Amino acid sequence: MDTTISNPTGHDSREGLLKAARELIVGRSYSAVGIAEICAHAGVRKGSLYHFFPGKEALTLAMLDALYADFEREVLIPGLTGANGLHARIKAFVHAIHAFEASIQAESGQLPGCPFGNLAVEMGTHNPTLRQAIRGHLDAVTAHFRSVLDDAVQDGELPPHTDTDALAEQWLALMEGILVMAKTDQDPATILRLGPALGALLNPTPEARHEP
Amino acid sequence: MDTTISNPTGHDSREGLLKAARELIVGRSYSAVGIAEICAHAGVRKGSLYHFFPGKEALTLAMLDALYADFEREVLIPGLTGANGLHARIKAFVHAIHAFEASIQAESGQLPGCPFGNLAVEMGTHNPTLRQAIRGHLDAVTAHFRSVLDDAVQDGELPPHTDTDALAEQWLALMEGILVMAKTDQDPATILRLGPALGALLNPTPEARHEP
DNA sequence: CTTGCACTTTACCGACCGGTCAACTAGTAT
DNA sequence: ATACTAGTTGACCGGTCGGTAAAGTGCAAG
Repeated sequence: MDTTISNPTGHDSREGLLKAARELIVGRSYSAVGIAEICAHAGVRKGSLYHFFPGKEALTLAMLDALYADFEREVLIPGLTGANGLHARIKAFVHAIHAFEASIQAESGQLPGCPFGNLAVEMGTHNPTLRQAIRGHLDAVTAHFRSVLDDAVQDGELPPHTDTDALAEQWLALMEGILVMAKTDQDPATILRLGPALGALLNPTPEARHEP
Repeated sequence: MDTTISNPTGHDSREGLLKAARELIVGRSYSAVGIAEICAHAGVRKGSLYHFFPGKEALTLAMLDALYADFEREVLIPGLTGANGLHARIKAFVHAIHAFEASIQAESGQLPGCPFGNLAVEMGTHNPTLRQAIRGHLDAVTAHFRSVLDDAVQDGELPPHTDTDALAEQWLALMEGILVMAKTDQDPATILRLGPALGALLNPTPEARHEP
């Protein structure tokens, strides 16, 4: 009857593999983590992995889907919609990202940066499948950003002619860059120090008097 | 007598290895390129590599030093000091980066993003030596940014109380993020589209009236 | 001519990579 | 009881990884 709970012998292995892949790949990188290590960490033999997934790439793809879903539910939505007012939301979001990174660092010893950006950088030039999947997740993040910006336009916090599409894309780029720097420093404080720059991107350009 | 030209049988191999390592690692990634491939591309046998370098990591370190020197001379300095006026310099710099990335894409088929940021992301969590070397190069870039911003303060283009240290760091983060996005898109146009955000970071904050 | 040295060459190492396979186990339905 | 099947297991594959070692090459100084 119930479809989600019954695991006679069941899909424990599948979920364990996804969890292990997430912890290991997010904590290090795609190519630094092998199939054998993922299986060992999940307490599963290698053959079982290939029963549930065609291979390492497919496992990673599924892991990224689940990771994005969790990230959206636990960080993106609470961080971006919990507070009232644009600047309060920015502040809350930055702190949510900071907490996310710091917690992973606390339990794995490594500050990972953005898992999606990391994979995009690592595999972007030689694995189109992975690259495009990640591009999709990043687009979803951008959509959340734009939604927050559109709300702010609606509430009069931003001028009505604001190009929220462009601003959301700039936010994503800056956020990715902040996480690259935080990872390079291995220091979550970098996120708090650079986070306010998200707000600075919203400031109006005083004039545009250089060459026409 | 002359120390730089004479290569009886000489250091051709060493320079060839550095060049091959640069082209291959920048075009793909550290772990995606093997010693064997670097040697083959340089037309050198594997043993010779280990005569000049203790190993892959040391070769990569030396390659990054040379790469940064070239980048500073060919992109950073001309891009940041060629024009007059802050906004013209930003524009010139963005175009210089765009040209740099587009040219690599033209000859290797791949838009690489920032070679330093890429390595920092790939190795940041499990190779402290590489990570700190890269951190040094990125600091050098930040110093160039701050110099440009200090010039602008001197010329009255920015308010005298401007925190050029913080702004330079934000510029670097945004630039890294822009290059992550460009790499994810594999499209140099992303650089031109997002580049103007560097200028937006300079705009004055109208007021600061949220919670004290 | 001989020695020494910088450099090259080749063969080789153990470890690990992602992936395959056939045999096996256990729960389910008939 | 039997047959089916989802899931598991462990042995195994060829290939590649970074790195090593020893022999060989050619040049230059003594």
